[in-house]
Amino acid sequence: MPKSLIPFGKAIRAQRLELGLSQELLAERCGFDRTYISMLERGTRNPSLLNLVKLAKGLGTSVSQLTEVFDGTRARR
Amino acid sequence: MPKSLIPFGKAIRAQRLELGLSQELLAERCGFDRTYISMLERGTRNPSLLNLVKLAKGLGTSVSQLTEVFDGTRARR
DNA sequence: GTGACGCATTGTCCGTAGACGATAAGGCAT
DNA sequence: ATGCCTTATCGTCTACGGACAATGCGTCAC
Repeated sequence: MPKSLIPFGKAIRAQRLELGLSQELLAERCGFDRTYISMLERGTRNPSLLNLVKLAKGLGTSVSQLTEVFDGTRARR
Repeated sequence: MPKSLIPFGKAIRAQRLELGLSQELLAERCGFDRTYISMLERGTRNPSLLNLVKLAKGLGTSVSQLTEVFDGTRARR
């Protein structure tokens, strides 16, 4: 569980709180389980591309904006 | 195997060809198997976020640029 | 012809993504 | 104190991601 996912999770949480949503509400907006959102925000899950799309939609943003956290970040070698 | 992955695969292929790389070369630059690149370009695989990071690195681009294909695209409902 | 490329495609394998249920614990009211 | 809301965390289960070896096909060059 590489820690590169942790700043990503924090970004998700920040976006969610900015919308005033609970994890559960966000989960149903995305079609996810609430525990899955919890894991994403803590960086313990490595989501698939299609789930990133759903997540971005649920957060009212774009995939490329969600993944901005990784730009300039060297991939794990 | 939703077809939303197909334009994404085409974008990968376009990026790879622009660099003059073979699937095999790109694969080893990313630490992937060659068949995996083949599947990605044909849209038959749904890559994880961490693999997107590796892929972007191998293609010399950013994750958010790779995922631009999905921007403005309504997620599957 | 027989090589060497590049790519597609299949099948098998293992690990994990992701759904779901349950439990626990925090805060914040009343 | 008793609720309710939110989150974390655990265990189990199935489905799929991703590695790897193998096969086939087309296209070049020799």
